[in-house]
Amino acid sequence: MLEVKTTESAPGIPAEGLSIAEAARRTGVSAHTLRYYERVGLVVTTVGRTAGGRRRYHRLDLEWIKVCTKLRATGMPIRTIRRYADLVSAGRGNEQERLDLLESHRAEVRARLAEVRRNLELIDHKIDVYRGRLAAGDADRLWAPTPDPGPAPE
Amino acid sequence: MLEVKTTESAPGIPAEGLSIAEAARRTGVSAHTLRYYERVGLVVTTVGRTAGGRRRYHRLDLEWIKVCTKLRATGMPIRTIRRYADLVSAGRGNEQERLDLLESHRAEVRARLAEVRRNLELIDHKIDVYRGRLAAGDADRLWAPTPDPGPAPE
DNA sequence: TCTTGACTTCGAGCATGCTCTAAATCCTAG
DNA sequence: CTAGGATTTAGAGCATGCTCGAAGTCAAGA
Repeated sequence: MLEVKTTESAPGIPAEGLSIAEAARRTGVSAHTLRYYERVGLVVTTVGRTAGGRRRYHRLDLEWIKVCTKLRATGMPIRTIRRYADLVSAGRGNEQERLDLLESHRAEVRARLAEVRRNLELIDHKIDVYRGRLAAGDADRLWAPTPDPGPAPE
Repeated sequence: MLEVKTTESAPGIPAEGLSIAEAARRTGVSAHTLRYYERVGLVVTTVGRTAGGRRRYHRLDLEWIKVCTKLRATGMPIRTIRRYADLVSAGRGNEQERLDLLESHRAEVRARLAEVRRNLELIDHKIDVYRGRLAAGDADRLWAPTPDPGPAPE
């Protein structure tokens, strides 16, 4: 007991690394997309290769890819992630730029969130109206063009 | 005073309707996109035409287009808006379907919002870390691959 | 009337982000 | 050793949502 598995470097990652299929499973992106991310310069780590040329993913590779997917999930375009990746691989000296990039993205995301929330209110309102009118049984009048300057129908 | 402008039907909409350029300005979508929306079946109202074939937008047209832009702004795909538009133009009898569509979309939007918020936390964290390290002057160690099972670098 | 400039339709083109195919190679179980 | 599945590359293809171009029509002022 209390034995240290020397063949593993992390939660189940063997020392020789993971196949692309395993990496895909663990990161939640397809193998196709993993290769694509690498091709377009998103991957800042140097993914290892077997003698035969197959990719071998290690902990840092997976970590970085997860960062990418989170950035993507907040809507950061590939091109911007690449810029960030370029800054990161350029190494020390551009930390302010990285920070600027992240802060500017955060501002955009927050703005988008706010906008979506605002527009969601319309949907909430329409749902309320439909529910109310369905319950009241007079759903017929919904969006049947009304005379003129009157209030818009729902 | 207190004169009623009989040539206008709403906040500045003349009785003969607005040109596509004006409609574009007021709805915030380009004239190209207005035509596109019409082409793909998003527009439930029948936009009027002049004798010469030019579109004339009236209040309800603009209202509906604004509804479309709000649905788009929450990420509803064109195809779904079209389905909604079809339900609306089909008239009475499908209110439950419209409600279902809206509720299902709302659920998706809420889920997306939650996910974005979650992923935004990573960005917040990275920003904090960069700020802290920049302030501390040891920014050099950011994302320089660390030995091994240790904590991921930022 | 003539000249602009706005508008029309139809269809092509474009940006984004994957997603898939083909043909070759690798690797592992039997 | 061999069969068969996984992986490789380069490049094509696809879905979405616009966006633009061409060629022709319309309309309003000089």
